[in-house]
Amino acid sequence: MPSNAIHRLSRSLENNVIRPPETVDTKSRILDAAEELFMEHGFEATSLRLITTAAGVNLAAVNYHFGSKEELFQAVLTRRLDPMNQDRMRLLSAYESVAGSKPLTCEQIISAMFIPALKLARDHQTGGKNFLRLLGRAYADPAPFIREFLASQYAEMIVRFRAAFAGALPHVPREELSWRLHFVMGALSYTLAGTDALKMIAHFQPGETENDEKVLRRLAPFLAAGLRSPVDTASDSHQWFAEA
Amino acid sequence: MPSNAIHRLSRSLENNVIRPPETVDTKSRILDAAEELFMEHGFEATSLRLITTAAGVNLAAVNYHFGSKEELFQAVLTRRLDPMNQDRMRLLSAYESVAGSKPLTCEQIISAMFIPALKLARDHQTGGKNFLRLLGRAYADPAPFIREFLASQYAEMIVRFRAAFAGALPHVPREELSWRLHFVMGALSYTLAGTDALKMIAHFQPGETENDEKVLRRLAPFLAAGLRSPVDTASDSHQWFAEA
DNA sequence: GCTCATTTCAAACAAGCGTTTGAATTATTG
DNA sequence: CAATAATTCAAACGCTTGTTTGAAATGAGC
Repeated sequence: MPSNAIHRLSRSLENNVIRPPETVDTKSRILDAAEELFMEHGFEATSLRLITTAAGVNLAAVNYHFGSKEELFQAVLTRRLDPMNQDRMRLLSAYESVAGSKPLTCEQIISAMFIPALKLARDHQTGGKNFLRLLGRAYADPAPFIREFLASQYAEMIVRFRAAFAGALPHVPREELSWRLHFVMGALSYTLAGTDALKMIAHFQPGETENDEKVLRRLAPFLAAGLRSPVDTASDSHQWFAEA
Repeated sequence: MPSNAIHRLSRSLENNVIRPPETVDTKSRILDAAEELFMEHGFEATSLRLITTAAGVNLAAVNYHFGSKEELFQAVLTRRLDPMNQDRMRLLSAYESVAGSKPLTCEQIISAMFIPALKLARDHQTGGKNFLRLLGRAYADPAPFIREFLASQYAEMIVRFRAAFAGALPHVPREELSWRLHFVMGALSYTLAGTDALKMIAHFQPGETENDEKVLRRLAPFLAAGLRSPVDTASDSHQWFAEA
């Protein structure tokens, strides 16, 4: 058996070449099946036997190629999340270099967050939609290894975008901005994970299925308005929750 | 053994009396332990043995009193969710009767959603905080029985609040309003489930722990601003996602 | 105090889980 | 072609899961 590190490196190079759909290797077939099944049933409720059967590979292949179920889950996330977040930061840098020394607008920063996600959602071949739903669900998963993994994956991106928003919203105090960013992430992840949950609220006819691009075009102005809302200077103001 | 229906009815009456903490009955101790453990580990990853050990009761007690693990989970949710949603609708009706024929303001409607949640968050004795986090996580759980249960629990409330928002926001088309309500639910559930996820974004010092009331007082104006944001009339406007 | 319903309990159940093993197979290299 | 590495495979491992069982304990009503 090969050392894990060397094996992964060689594999990651191989996976960058385009293959006819019949000859995809075992590792990719496991990742594809796992992505869909994790999205559908969640991490705990998805068994390795279910995944390997759907992928048409042997049960032991998961532990051979990935080491464990947890590492498989992380591999499923990393495969798309890492490129997407790097796209986001590249896009933000592009906006910043155009703007020069002036701060970016809220719309530009939100665009830098959303356009890479849109690119994934549009990419039907790579099952990007499945992944976005899976990602949205991972945000809310209580498993520590998932939370720690996501935190490490997002750490760099969060720092960059926090600084950009701080420049775009000078009237918003640091702490208030942290919370508003939190709300932005919430609405975004919930929307990406959505699908079923929509039925709770919407009256959508089956025909008028919106694509993800239209959804995000609704979400972005909504969030921009919230981000720009005036800060309540009176810390103990009562206009909201006075009477019950 | 008693019929399930009769047993539940009699129990629900008994549980309305106040008891000294030492003599709480088996059923309540299971519910309390399950609420905390489901919140901490999620539904699938929480075993009945973990729950019954924490509650100090026999393993078989869960199946005796609740029928199954799934029914226990639903009972945990119903115990607090049903009263909270009824509070919300009562509060909305109170606002409406005061306003007469005039439509409510966004702030009033959001208050009607948040004040009952705040009441739970404030109620330290009943472990309301645990419950709100559990609820936030349940929103994102892929298990069909959870989604269907939540949809049925919320159905009535959603209809009432949708109508109220439609009156308060006459300039927002029906479909756009559905989406904005969806975003509101997203930010809310993500925030309620939060805790760990905050670390991704915030720079909070350990000392400055905010209580849920302050958090919701930040969330409400944020959402109100988003709900009131102008509707993009040009359906194919490009100012957002033109360049990449 | 006896009776009968209700509740608790220890023990066992079958089924499914993630993981490991060692041999068989396939691919690669000299 | 031979030899060696990489991969696949069927089978089994030990363990945990939710649920069931039947007897023991407890409580309420006559």
